[in-house]
Formats: sequence, C-alpha cells, structure tokens
Amino acid sequence: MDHPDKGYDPQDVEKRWYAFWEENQLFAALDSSDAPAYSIVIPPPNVTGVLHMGHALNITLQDILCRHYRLKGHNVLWMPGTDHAGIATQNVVEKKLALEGRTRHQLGREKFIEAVWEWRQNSGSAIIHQLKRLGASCDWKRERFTMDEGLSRAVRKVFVQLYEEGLIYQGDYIINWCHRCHTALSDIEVEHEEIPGNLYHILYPFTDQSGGVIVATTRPETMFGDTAVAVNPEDERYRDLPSHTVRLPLTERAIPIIQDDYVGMSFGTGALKVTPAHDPNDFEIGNRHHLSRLKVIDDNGLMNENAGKFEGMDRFKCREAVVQALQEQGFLKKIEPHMHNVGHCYRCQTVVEPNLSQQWFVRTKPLAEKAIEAVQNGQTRIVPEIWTANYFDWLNNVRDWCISRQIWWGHQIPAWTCESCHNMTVALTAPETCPSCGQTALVQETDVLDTWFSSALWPFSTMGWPDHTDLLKTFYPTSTLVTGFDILFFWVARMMMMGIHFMKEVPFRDVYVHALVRDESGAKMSKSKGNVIDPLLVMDQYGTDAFRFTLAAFAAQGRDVRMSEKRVEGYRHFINKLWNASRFALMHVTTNMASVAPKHMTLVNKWILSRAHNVLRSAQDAIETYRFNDAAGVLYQFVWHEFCDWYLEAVKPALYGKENDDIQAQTRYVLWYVLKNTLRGLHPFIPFVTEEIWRLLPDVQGSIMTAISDGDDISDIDGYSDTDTEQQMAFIFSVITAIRNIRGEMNLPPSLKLSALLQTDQTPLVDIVHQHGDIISNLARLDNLTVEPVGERPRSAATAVVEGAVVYVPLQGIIDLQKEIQRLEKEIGKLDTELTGVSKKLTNEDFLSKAPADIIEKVRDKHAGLSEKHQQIHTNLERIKGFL
RNA sequence: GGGCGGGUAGCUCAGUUGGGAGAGCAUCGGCCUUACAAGCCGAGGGCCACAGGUUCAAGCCCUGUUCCGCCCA
Repeated sequence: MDHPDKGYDPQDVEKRWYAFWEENQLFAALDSSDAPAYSIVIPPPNVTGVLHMGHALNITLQDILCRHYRLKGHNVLWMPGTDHAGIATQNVVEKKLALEGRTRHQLGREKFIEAVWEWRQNSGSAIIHQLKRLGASCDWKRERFTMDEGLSRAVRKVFVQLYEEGLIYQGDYIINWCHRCHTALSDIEVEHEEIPGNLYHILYPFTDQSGGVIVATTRPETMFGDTAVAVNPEDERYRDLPSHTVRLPLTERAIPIIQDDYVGMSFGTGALKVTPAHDPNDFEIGNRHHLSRLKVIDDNGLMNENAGKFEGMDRFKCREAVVQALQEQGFLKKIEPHMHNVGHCYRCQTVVEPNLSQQWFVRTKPLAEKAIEAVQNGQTRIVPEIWTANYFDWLNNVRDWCISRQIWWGHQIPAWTCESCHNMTVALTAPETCPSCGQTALVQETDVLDTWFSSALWPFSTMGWPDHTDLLKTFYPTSTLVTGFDILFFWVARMMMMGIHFMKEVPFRDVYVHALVRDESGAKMSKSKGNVIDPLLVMDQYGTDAFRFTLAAFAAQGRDVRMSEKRVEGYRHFINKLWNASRFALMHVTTNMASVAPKHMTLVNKWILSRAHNVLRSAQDAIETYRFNDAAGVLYQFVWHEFCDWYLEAVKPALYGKENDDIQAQTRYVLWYVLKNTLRGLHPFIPFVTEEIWRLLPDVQGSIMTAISDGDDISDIDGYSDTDTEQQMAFIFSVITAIRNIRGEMNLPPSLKLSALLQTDQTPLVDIVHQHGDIISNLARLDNLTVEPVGERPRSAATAVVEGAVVYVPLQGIIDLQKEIQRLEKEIGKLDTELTGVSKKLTNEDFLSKAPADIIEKVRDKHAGLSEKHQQIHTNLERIKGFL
C-alpha cells in the first residue's frame, strides 16, 4: 500500500474532493422521496458581498447540520442563492460608471438595469465560489436569485394580493430619507449612534403678551417647519399660560401651544417644538392634533423655500446660521452640551433625515400577530430561547413597513396610473387600458420594492411558489433556519409573516440564532478598525477543515465567537493528529477482515468500542440540539486523548504481532471499524480530510458522503456500551498514570525500564492485573509487574495509591529519598484539603438528616477512599523518613 | 431612559434539573518511545467580579453594587 504523506496538506485535497462531490451530485436533494426530509434555506448573501467571518460561521453550521442528516439517511435540501441588494448593488454599479465619467441618469433606467445585470453576470457570483471553498454542500443546481423571473413572479403575486387585501397601501408618512442614496429607508435600515451635540434653549414669544415660552431643541434648523409648541398637560409650569399662541422667531408665523402626554416634563424646559414633517414623534403629535406638516428640508438635504432667507443652505450649515441669527436677535437663551442619538444610513453612514413623503407601506400589525402566535404555540422554536423575547418585543411594537425605494435596481412596483383619469391599477402584468376610463396612457410606478420584501418570500419562492411544486410539498416548512441575530427583524420576522400568510404554515420549525464573530479582543470586525480576519486567507494558511472545526468548537449558544489565527492553528494540529493516526492505522488494517463479537474481544478493544459508541452518540445528539461546541469538544477529546493517546498505544503490541494471530486480526478489525465510524462522526465538521482518509481505507465503498448508516453504525449498536469494561480500563489507566507520575517526578528517563509491585486484597483487581498486566507493563514501561496481597512493604520503593491498591516502584540504589518525601508530602497536602471538605459535610447533622441518601452515600464513599489513600501514603512517608 | 447578555486558571472559553471546578492555548520539568517534535509523558496554576440572602449544600437560585458589551427609544 502507498503510504500517505507525513503531514496533511489540505490545499490539493480540498479542491479535488469538492469537485468530485459536485460532479457526482452528492449535494442534490430529491423533489420527493420516502426518506425523511430535512431542509434549510440559506440566508442569501448579498450579491455584492465577499465572504466574511459571519458568513463562514453561518455556512459552517448549516453544512454541519446538512451533512449530519445526510449521513443519517435523510433527503436533505440545502437551498442556496443570493439576494439582489437593491441599494448596495446600485451603488456598486454607479461607482463603476462614475469611473467612466458616466451617471445612471445619462444611461436611463433601462440601460442602467442592463448594466447591473451585466455586472451581476461577471462579478456577482464571487461569494458563491467562496461558499464552495468552505465546503458548503448546497444543492447548487437549484441556486436562486431574488431578481430571477420565478422569484419576481412571486413578488408581484404577493404585492398584488396584499394590496387587494388592504395590507399594502400608499400614503404620506414620515420616513427615513438618505439624501446620498436618494431613497427612503425602513426603520431598521437606520443605525442610531450617540453623538455629542447641543441643546438649544430658544424663546418663542407670545403673540399678544410680553414674555413667552422657552423650548429646548437639538435641531434648531427645523424650526421653520414648526407648527406648534407642545407641553405636558400635567406640567404646572405651563398650566395657566397668559396666551396660547407664540410667534416663531425669525418669522412672522404664529403657532399654537398644545398639550400632549408625549412631552417629557423633565427633558429640557418641558416645552417641545413640534415639527411634524421632520420628526417621527412630532409627526404622531401632529396627527393627534391635526397640525399641518411643513417641509423645510428637501431631498438633497438642503433647506427649501419655507426656510426663508436660509433657502438653499445645507441643513447643518443652516443650523449654525440659525443659531447665530437667534443669538443676534436675542432669542437664544442657553446652549448646553447634550448627547443625542442620530440615525445613520446603514449602507453609507449619512445622517438620515426624517422626512415626509409619499411611500408604499405594508400594514404590519395583522401579519405580526400571527407571527407572534406561531412562536407562542411552538410551531416555530427559536434557539437559544433568549431571542424569543426580542422577537416578541419587536413584533409587538412594529410599525408599518415602508417598502418603496427610490432607486432603479429591484422589483418595480406593479402599479400603473392612468394619465388621463389618474386612476391607479395594481396588477400582475401591465394593463393595456385603464380599467376606469379605457385610456391607454398608463405610467408605471417608478419606485422599486425593498430588497427584504423579496427576501421575506425566500423559503417558498425558491421552491417554485406560487406553483404547487413537489419541492414545496416535500420541504416546506423547512426544518431549520440558521442565522445571525442581526437580521432577526430584517428577515426572520418578515419571513414568518409572509410564510404564514401565503403558505398558511410557518416557514421553519427551528430558528437557530448564532452569535457574532468578533476579533481576538472582542471588538466587532470592521474595515475601518482594520481588525478583519479574511476567512479565505485563514483557509489558505490552515486549511478549511481546521477553520471549520475552530468555528464549531467556539460556537457556544448565546456567546460571541472570538476568532484568532492562533486558535485555528491549534485545530490544524488536530487535523494533523487525525491524519497521522490514520496513517498508522492504514499500516495495519487489511482487506476482508472478519468482524468479531464483542464478547470475544480483548479488554482494550471492548473499551474503545464502548467509548466510540458513547462519544459518537453524544456528538450526534449535540448536533441535533444545536450544541455544536459540545459536539466538537467530545469528538476532539475522544480522537486525541482516548483513541490516539490510549488506544493506539495500547494495541501496538497486538498490531505488531507480539500476541497471537487471533488478537492481531481482531485488533486490526476493531481499529478499522472504530476509525471508519469516527471519520463518519467527524465528517460534518471536517469534510475534506475525512473524505481523503476514507478513500484510503480498505473495504469501504464510494464517498464518505454516501456512507449512510448501513447497519454498522457504531452509535446505533447499544451492545457496545460496556460500563464494566470502562471501569476496568479506568483502573488500569490509573495504575499507569501513577507509575508515570513517579517516573516524571523522580526524573527517571523513559528509557529506564522499571518494575512495579501492586498490593491489593480485592480479587477483581488481582484478576485485572493477572489478565491485563501487559497493558500496564507496556504503557508504563515496566519489565516486571507483580501483584500480591497487602503485606510487607518493599524497601527503597516509590509509592503511589490508586483506588483499591497500592503501587510500589522499587528503586534500589536509584531512589532519591528526599525527592520521594517531597513528592509524598505534596500528595498528602492535596489529600488533606480534600478530606477536610468532605469531613465537614459528614459531621454536619443537617447534611446527614436532610440531604438525599444517594448523595450521602457518595460523600461517604469518597471520604473512605480519601482516608484510605491518605493513610497509605502517610505510612509510606513515615517509613521512608525512617530510612534517613 | 428601557431591555438583554457577560465578569470562572496568565489568555480564550466550557460548566444542561443546586451535590466531585474543567478544556484548549500559554508556562515549567523530562523525552528523537518503531503514526505524529504540528509530537509524547509528567507537573504547577482558580476566596468562579463584589456584598448580602435562600438552602444541609451555591459558579449555578434571589436581591443589591460595580465593570464590560449589545439591542431599543
């Protein structure tokens, strides 16, 4: 047999196997099948995006789930795709045009859209290739894009139906306007940031009296749009005002003083200037009091004609100018520094302007109620549960969703207005004539829909809805959605609303919300901070498997992942360890090995089978309950410290033929069988290296991806679990460790063979040593091991006490008595502290009378064990001291 | 201002009904032992943020304080 390389080289392996899997369609889902269905829709990455750590974690977890369920024999659909990212994509293409000195307006809408499609063909699938680098086992033949014809059809259908049901309406409303992107933004596309500013105290004089009311505001430039001053009705200061109108400074306009609960009495002066056209809260107040709405800032962020002589001035320049004018005219009473929250566009960070304009909205309340119910009654489960509170809170307070965007790239709203009678028609396709007056001059709404509107349909639009496809029948509702909490509202809540409304069924059973990937020090990764770690470079350097395993190992529920290359490096060592252990195994396993019943096996073989059974089962259980870090942890521990450190070392004599042929054959078989199953258990986490090793293994067919449980899955066979064997091995390990400890502490080189004497009166332990002493001799490097009843203690021996036995290592002539005394005193010290703790419990009346019997029993056993050990070591210590 | 999460070994973190404080990395000592020095063997290291309370028993439950982070207004 060819022996694989000494070090594992991921580069070539990864490329080779991914291509193989894809070519052989091992990721493909069946439209219908008798096998149980498992489905995930990918959170569609932004088509302009490049792979970042967030994607890497998200994709890795989904891939683990999908590969796991495939190996369990499920019919798995992992639906991939991208979203068209309206604003972001348009920005990218506009920037590209700008390099050529062109603007989209020069091109016109139609040509510009063509240019965007062209960009999409050429560079829009970069992220898809990057997902493949990660090993993502998506069903790529089914890849979808939110602007595809099929998905666009779904969007139109949904829009029309919601409109007809009265759940979509057009109206004047205060929205968030980004004058750089030149479009409206929904509430959650605005990021709030605390920045220092001032609170300006401005006198609004009474129209018919001397004196006036002092208002406090952070935005004096909006005063030209004030249509009232509001005070709290409970506020004594303003209860008996001499006048109920004030004059707006710098103008001749009079505005009323109104009373509204919204006003906070302790904030500022308790008097609030109300600007309904430029503040969402003022807008609400304005509605309650039927105030007029006066816009003073235009769509470019400049003051308009309502600002008088300030017309045409930038809004922030205007603030300074207004303050100066107020000061000159004696209206400005005070300026105090003040931190306030300012909304920024999540795409370009421009300060957004709350602005009144005509937009399209989804009436969210009725949809939200159903989405809340579905989680309340358990149709959809959010994991970890902590996020349900956020979900409820957001949906309970949700405002209508502004879905129109004043850009070109996206789904153009299917609404047409008749030029002659101004009647509006909403329809799936462009009407030929106006249904109201019969004229043919119809103009389509120029706005497009929010990208999230189409993303909200993702779980069913990707499966062919509105057609009744087999795919939908098989895979909807999907099994699990894996996503970051940052899009819980943007996306998850909206998919819930749309899914329930149009499919009459929730879109997913489980929503697994994972954490954010941060840098080493816990900061959010961002380009401006320069602390981003590029997943592609990490994969280049350490291999994809090491990277994936790192992500999984740190993906504890509800906790952010701190990523550093150092950690990935550690897990690369793990991959290499597995590789080398497999190389060793491959030197010994042969083809056509006969299986052996456990009862005829050696203790070590029974032991590793029992451990493998228990570990693989608990790893699977952990995956199915989204405890990825637990799964990775038990596998790591098993492979390295049980399989490699103990098992492989223990069976070397058998494999090298130092025992009989039967045992050699049996051990070869068990080695093969355990390795094979371990690879299968590891495959969801580290698909590439496991496939590579799998192919080198004799007597396996095809890809590890198709190695679905064929009846020989170790985790399914309860008979392998063997507590007795595990206990016997624990005793053997404790003896070996005790002797190794002596060797280490006494500085005896491994090359020096020792002999050991065990004293015990327990027959089962005597039997173990008689039958399996060779394991001890081998691993503790002894040339002589004897066992005898407790009796005379040998002279000049180092001692150790294990459960049920005393171990003596005679060191005639080599023993350093001082060193041994030191060693034993240290041991006694440790036992002392442990013993006092336990004794305290046992002398406590309350403990003995109130604690459950099994606990008391446990503590008594522990006490007995500890004092026995203590006494033994003490005796030995005294003896050695006597030799001095 | 409201809400949520976190403070456990030098570092990064596990710790699932309250009943033996753990891992990885780092550190120290010893090893080229026929898969692996990207390794093997051994060792050291923690009043589990602080203060109270409940309990026979608290890292875990309750209250308060403090520091860090996130979300919302």
